[in-house]
Amino acid sequence: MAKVKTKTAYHHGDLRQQLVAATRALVEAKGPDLFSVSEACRAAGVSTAAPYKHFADRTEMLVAVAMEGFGEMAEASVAAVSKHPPGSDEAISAMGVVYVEYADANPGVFKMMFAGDHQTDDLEEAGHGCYGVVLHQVAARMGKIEIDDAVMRTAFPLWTFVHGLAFLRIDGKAEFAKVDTDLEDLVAMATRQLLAVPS
Amino acid sequence: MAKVKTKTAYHHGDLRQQLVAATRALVEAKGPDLFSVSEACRAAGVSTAAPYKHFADRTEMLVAVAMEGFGEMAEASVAAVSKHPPGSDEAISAMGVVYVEYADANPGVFKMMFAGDHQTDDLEEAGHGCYGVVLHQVAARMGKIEIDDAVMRTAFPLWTFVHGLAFLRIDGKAEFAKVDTDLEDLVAMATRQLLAVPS
DNA sequence: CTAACTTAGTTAGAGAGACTAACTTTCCAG
DNA sequence: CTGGAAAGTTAGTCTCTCTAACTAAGTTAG
Repeated sequence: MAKVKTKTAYHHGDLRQQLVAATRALVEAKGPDLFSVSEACRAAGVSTAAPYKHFADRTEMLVAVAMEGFGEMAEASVAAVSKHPPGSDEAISAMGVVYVEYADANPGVFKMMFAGDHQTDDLEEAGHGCYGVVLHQVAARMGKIEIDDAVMRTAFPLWTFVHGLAFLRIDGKAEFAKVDTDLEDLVAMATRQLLAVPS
Repeated sequence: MAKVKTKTAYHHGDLRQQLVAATRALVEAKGPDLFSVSEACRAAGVSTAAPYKHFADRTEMLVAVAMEGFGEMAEASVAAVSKHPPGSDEAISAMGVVYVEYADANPGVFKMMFAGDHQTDDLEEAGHGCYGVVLHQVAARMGKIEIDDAVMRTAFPLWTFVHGLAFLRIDGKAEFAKVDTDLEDLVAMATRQLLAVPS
């Protein structure tokens, strides 16, 4: 019988996935830089050399977590968009809210996703996929099928805004700025303003 | 003679400052997480135990660099503002440009400044000082002296925007989004839109 | 069913880094 | 000139990443 290609459990369980889960838990618990391979091994109950049968190095473990993150965020974005008319302000706002809420709920993973260090082609592609959802909605709003330069120029400030908001909140700067505005209101307002045609 | 409290050079030169400089250079060269105390020591030509006479630990060395950063950014902001009428769109935009340009020129330091890990009271205060310049300008624009809630609510989206822009550029996501708009134009546009009174 | 191969784990250890303890040198005050 | 504090040093501990060499378990061919 041909191997099912996905997760075949050889000796123990699916160690790779267990390690990714342990890594993720640690990254959330203590931040990406304080994560250690050794500790993930202890959590998974294997020797410290075991991960190297599944990952080239420490970085690759973190990348695996970031990949998971992009998958989840893309999924959540699609779900959020589907509740509103394509290309509507509501659809676009909803994606922004998802973005920030994802960061709030998974600060460690979110930071990894955009860390800039350890960039992989896979990671870049996953990011591309995620941003694609946004570009698609903005194009729809502009009555276009193709994603051209105008779409890019319109979408980018939106991304910029929610990205900044996500980071400021993660790093505790939002409270510091004493802004208690409701997240949805804030994003909706910024979306409307940034999408406004310059007068 | 009473000690001058600032930098008295005992044995060798002012090792503390030399270490901060070495740390900064390394942080810029290889990123904050890959920075090592040992390497800073080699750069400064001292033993690996020497830093611990000046800093409690590795983190404190990084914090010192971040403090420098806040000082420089505050200074640059003030300089930029002074070229325009107080509270004008130009003054506010100019600060945004300074923010992003500082991040471009000092990505490692910038990341440290907002890392969220190793937060100190000193660091928070320095950040406060920096943001104060912005709040002051926004208050002026709104014809106010006091920095009240309305000022905060107006200023925060601006910060959010430039913060996001800074991070996206640092992490190479701006090119990825294929946006080649001139930085000043982009910031000026966003400033105008985000300052617009919601209709 | 078993021999040969592959996969996934093990232990042991090298090399680097953070930090500590105990010692030494230098500077300064009285 | 002498005692004490400041600022270095060496040596050593502990932890971490990653490698090498070995072993056990599962897979496949004959």
